[in-house]
Amino acid sequence: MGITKSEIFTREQNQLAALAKTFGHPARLAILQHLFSIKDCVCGDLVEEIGLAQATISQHLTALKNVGLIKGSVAGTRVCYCIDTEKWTEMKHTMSAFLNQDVNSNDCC
Amino acid sequence: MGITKSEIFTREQNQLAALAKTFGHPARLAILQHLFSIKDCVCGDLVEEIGLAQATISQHLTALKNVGLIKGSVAGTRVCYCIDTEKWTEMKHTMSAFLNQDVNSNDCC
DNA sequence: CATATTAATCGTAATATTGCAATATAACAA
DNA sequence: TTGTTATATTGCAATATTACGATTAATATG
Repeated sequence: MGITKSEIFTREQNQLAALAKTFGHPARLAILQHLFSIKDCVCGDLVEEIGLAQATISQHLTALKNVGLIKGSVAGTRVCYCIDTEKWTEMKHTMSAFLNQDVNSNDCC
Repeated sequence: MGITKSEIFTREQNQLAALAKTFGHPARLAILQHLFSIKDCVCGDLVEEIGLAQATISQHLTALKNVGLIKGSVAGTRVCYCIDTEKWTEMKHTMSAFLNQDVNSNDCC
């Protein structure tokens, strides 16, 4: 079907999955890494930097904006995008909590 | 297209994206959490626990196995699945490295 | 052996995602 | 105003994902 049965999972599970899904594309990782590496950033830079069409980059930026990881402010004809540090930190904690689940005494296989 | 242009990204970006993608579905998160919460585990338990069809759970288990996060061993007519602790730890470090990128002095928006 | 149990695989339908060309929109410049 | 630049949106084609019923394969059990 391609449709996820979200209703049978907890809100936490759905939220974490949505977040992870956003990281689940190399272009979006590349965008985030580029945003980390410089201070001032606009969409145009990313098109050159990454090598996908402008429309495609714009779509990925929208996806990142939808989960709140980046924010953009209009600056003339350009839009300045950058990491939303507050959201990033929050997300980092959520992810860490999941990743740091106790792993010991689980090796039954 | 639905096809990712993997060739324009680094191996690291593609690998991290593949890993994140695996976390990007609530059923797979639920499976992992269940595997953490108990010691002995078989596919059948998960079908009841999660509420998706057996074939669907089996598919998600395969996805998790493909990125190496879980391993399974045959035990009679059953298959015992559990977290691959070594891979989990390795993955945790990879993810952490990405999540802990320096975020300061980046608030231009 | 015959039958039951368990999980993997196959086939398929429905939906989602990726990517791009074309177009729209918005702000600036002359 | 007209043209230019930068980004967003639309529409579409190709591919991927999700989910499940049916089937298969493998092992147990009677």
